[in-house]
Amino acid sequence: MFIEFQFAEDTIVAARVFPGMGVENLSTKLQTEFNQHIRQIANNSTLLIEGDECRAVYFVVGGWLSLSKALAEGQNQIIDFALPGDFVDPAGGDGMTSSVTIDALTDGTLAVLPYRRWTTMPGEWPELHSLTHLMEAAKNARRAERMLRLGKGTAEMRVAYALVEFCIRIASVCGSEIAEFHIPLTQQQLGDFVGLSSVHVCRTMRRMVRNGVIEMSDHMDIRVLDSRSLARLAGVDIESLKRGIVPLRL
Amino acid sequence: MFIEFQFAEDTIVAARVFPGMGVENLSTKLQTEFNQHIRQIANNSTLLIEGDECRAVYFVVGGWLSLSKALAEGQNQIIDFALPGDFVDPAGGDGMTSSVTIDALTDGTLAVLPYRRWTTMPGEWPELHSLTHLMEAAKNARRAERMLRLGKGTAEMRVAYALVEFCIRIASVCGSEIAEFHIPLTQQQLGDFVGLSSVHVCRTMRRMVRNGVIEMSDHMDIRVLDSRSLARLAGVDIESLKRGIVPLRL
DNA sequence: CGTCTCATTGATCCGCCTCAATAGCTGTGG
DNA sequence: CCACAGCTATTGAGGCGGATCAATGAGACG
Repeated sequence: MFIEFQFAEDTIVAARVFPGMGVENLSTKLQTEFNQHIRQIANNSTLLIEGDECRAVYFVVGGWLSLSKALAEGQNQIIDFALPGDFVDPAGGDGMTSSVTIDALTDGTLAVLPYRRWTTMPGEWPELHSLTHLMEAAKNARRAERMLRLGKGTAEMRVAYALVEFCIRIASVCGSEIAEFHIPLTQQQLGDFVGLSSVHVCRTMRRMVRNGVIEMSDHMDIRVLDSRSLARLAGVDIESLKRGIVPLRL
Repeated sequence: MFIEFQFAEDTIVAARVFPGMGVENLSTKLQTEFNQHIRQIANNSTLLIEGDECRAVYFVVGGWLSLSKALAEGQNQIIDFALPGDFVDPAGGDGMTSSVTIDALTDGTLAVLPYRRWTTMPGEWPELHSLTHLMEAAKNARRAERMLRLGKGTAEMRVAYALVEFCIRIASVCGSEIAEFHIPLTQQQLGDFVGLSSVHVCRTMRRMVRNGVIEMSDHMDIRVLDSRSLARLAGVDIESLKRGIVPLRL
């Protein structure tokens, strides 16, 4: 199931952190620092496998990552997605072993910040304190929201919530409201995210299309036709959810 | 469903942080600081409700807290438990609105650290940096482990995993291996934790008792008879799980 | 001794999974 | 240009795990 690690040296090119790629919250000097550690990654490559030793925090400049875990029988659960502007610290409680598998869902650009460097950075750039604190808080809120639905929600609620979350997070990255967006996922992956089989994801989304809540084209191009209904299905109030699951702009 | 807020002034007494209550990782000076903010809490009281404004981080000195969320229809999901030694920062991405409801599952003792104070503390006590970083990492690993099972695990796996997690975390608090422990939960609450109905929690645990995996007495006094089997049911390797879900002792 | 809460067990139902077949799309090679 | 393979989406049929409803038991407490 795992795709071969493709983090070849020759993929390291001169991409650079710049505004509009989820780094609006970073000062120019901090961006300069991040630029020292830029790496390009290829769609479908695996950056890190659960249980591996990890020695760096990833900052996503562009592209989507998935953080997932698998059972012995091969069943996969996507724990979270990392979008541009997100930090990913894969370590578990021992500070050195990854608790998740990290895959690239698209081509992308990362700043790979070694722990040794990462731990000294907040001293030099105090802004990192409040930034990472808010990002952590948003991440926790997001995952809690999803755990609630994994444990207690119906298929419809889980899928609707996932769509609302994508909508809000993507809007947060691009800085404006959206009703139309693409998610770089197969229905299988979406199912791994919301705890459903791909078949049931399909049925559920078809029903939403039939009911005029959303429209789908191509490969997971979503257009929200009736955001009121979608929010109701998801069991959320959009405005308060926004405050919870994306970090406040400083 | 929510229990009345009982955080009365007269419950604030002179309990103090001391070793053996999950604070082994704190220096004496830091404990002195925490002592300025001690609060006693009563079993079954609600400290904070989802959506409320929150202005403090809780450090658990003694007792258990639950962090939960509820759907509009009243269904409850327990996101995590906080045990002695844990920090709880309830804020979401806006840094001020709680993303969870916090309840006391036992009588307990907290250090309530106002954000204003909390944000300045790592400057004074650098040890807090690495401590909270490891606690965060362990918390993330724990929740990821649980999300995996909420999404993909059977009832048996979920319950078995929960027991293993309790076993490890309680052992971490009391500093030694255990095979026998008490969890201050009803089967309803355990169900809210693992995403099952209380009825099915009962059936599942009964089956484990019949199979000689565990023994139960009184009200949730658990004795693990066959930890090998329990780990197999939970789908974990105990040793690597320990490294992941509890913070490394510094 | 009645009440309240929680655990236990049985019976029934339904939401989602699994299996299976088909269709659409993309890329590849003849 | 077509043939074919590989992958994803779609739809149907059937089965099962866990929810729900309901009744009983078992302590704890006033």
